[in-house]
Amino acid sequence: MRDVAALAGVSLKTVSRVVNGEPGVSPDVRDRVRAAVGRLDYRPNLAASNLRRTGARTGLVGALVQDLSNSFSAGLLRALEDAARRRSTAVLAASLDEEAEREEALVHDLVTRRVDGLVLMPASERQDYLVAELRTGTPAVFVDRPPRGVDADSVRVDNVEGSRAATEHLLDLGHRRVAALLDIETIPTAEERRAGFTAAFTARGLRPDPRLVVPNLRSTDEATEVMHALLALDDPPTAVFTGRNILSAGAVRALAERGLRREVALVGFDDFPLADLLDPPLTVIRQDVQRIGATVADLLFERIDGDTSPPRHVVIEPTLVARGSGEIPPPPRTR
Amino acid sequence: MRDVAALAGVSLKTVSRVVNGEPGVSPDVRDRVRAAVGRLDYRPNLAASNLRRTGARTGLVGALVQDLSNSFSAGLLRALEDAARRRSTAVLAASLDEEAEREEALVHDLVTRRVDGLVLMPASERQDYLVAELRTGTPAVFVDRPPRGVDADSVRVDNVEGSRAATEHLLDLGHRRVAALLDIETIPTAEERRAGFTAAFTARGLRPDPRLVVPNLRSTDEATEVMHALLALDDPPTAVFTGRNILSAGAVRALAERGLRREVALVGFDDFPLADLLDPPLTVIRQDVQRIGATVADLLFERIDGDTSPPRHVVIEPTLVARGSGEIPPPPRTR
DNA sequence: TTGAAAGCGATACCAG
DNA sequence: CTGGTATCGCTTTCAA
Repeated sequence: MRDVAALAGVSLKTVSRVVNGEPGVSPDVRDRVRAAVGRLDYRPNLAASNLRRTGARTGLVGALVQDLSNSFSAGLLRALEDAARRRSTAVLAASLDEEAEREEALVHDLVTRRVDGLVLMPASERQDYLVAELRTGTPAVFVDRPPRGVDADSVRVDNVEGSRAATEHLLDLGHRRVAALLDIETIPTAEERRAGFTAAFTARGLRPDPRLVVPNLRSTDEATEVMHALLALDDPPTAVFTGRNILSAGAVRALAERGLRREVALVGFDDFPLADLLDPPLTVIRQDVQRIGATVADLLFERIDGDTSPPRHVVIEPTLVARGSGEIPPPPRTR
Repeated sequence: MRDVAALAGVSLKTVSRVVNGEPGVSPDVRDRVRAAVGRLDYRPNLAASNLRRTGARTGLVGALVQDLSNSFSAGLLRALEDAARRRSTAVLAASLDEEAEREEALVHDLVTRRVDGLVLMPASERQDYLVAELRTGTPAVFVDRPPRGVDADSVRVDNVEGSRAATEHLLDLGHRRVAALLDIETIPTAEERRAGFTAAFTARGLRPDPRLVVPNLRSTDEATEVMHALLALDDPPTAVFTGRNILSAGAVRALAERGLRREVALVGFDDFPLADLLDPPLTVIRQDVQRIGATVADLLFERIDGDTSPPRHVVIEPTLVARGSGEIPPPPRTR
């Protein structure tokens, strides 16, 4: 900047004015400065300018999600990005892979970078450490999972209702031997989905077979394996509820490998691309990622703009999308 | 930081030493400083520290991709992120949606933010504007598409070979009426894929029916619509080559809606999740996203570390993954 | 309309 | 082992 000022024959302050489009600079001088900027490839240093600027913002928000390559995380990020762009804000994104230590380290890093706000799909069970971080004034919005040990805004779907609806859908068709493939138990979302599954049975005075309820599945491959084992039972399930998109894929694969896709009913939590092109098309509980992301962004930017009202917890209702796989009736001879 | 120094009864420089883990501080003093940091919720300002630090890096790289929510872009980003994490570097990600102006604005913004490096899946046809930006010293690596008007590293797959292989695969089965659904013509990748398609015909002394070659498709829905139109012809295609994952989805949908999934052969460029679970499973030309992303990261970080050798252009060979949809033979009566 | 000087939060360099 | 002082690149404040 000093070089630019020298080349244009003006003071630093004048260059600053031109660069920031401030008024009070004669056209003549402005053009000289612009020319110098071009000649020297000068780029203002945003960090340095923010240093002195009062009430400065970095125009940066951090988003810590489960896995950037998963369609749910990716869709969320995309919705956040769209909202951020309207505010000339950039998004720093990272995957946590359900590792709590990584979460804590990344949050600390982002706060140190002075991001204007934080979107968090937490991997940790509790976020007490966040209290100190947020005291620095960085607002945070939780998504998909509720905050624990810290008070902050959150946006998520009603997992209990969603999985209850999925399960009732299967029970209504007459299924009784319904399996459930679920995510890691420490994730609140997984627990809620399990609760909804059980609640559907209870409401009818029934009880799920505990052997058919398998939690702690971390990958598509694990789900495939478990599904195979369940189907090999003497008294195999006639229907399955899968608690997450990657687990649905695993279940479909096992069914396909056994030629049972049209025999065993399947309802999955969370929609994903092409689910409607499977054969039979997959019946799912859909979370409106677009809407969730937009709501997260709304909350976050309101906080960034200074809103200090008590934390809000938005719950979005998921919807059952019946496409075929969930409408397969139980075989006649089964009870 | 001043407050911390005061509370701990030491100088600024000592606080700096403790915060940065520099040697030469007595344990006693260090503990006092740490305590003060905790009491005051002090967080060092990374921007400010980088300002003075010599050869400072922001520990930030920018990634401008086509669409964060598309599996190819998302997978690429994930691979980049993994490499970046090993270098304690964060990733600023944004979608370009094939808008050249957005690309230029974002690049400028990222340079102003002093990112250490740039990954670019360009939306623009030429990137002459980059010459000035890169003169500031920020290295850039192109991915999926080659640089034009600027000299920079690039990583991409051999699109001509990939689509030639896909097309030959279909011709070998005896198909002659092969349709091609392609992306926007201004994208080099799309042009190369079209060239490969044509080359496969030419190599056999054949010529594709121009009416069956449809470029400039922007979405899954457009692909579905076009596919329907092609299938409604008097002399419909017996096989289809789709030039991009979202177009494959559109073609599959149209075939499904007409009950022709097992009648018309389909090979798609670019694999995607669950392609193997479709019925029939989708035959694709797979680009190894993981490897592409890792290669991009390697090149970028070498540049960041000061490598000034001439730009390198890495071409990765895609592979044909035969799963079923591409192995459907033409109907007997067809020629 | 323009500029000089002070200061943002931190590190570099050199003394003590 | 510890501290003072200049300085990073830019904005703010105030004066000309």
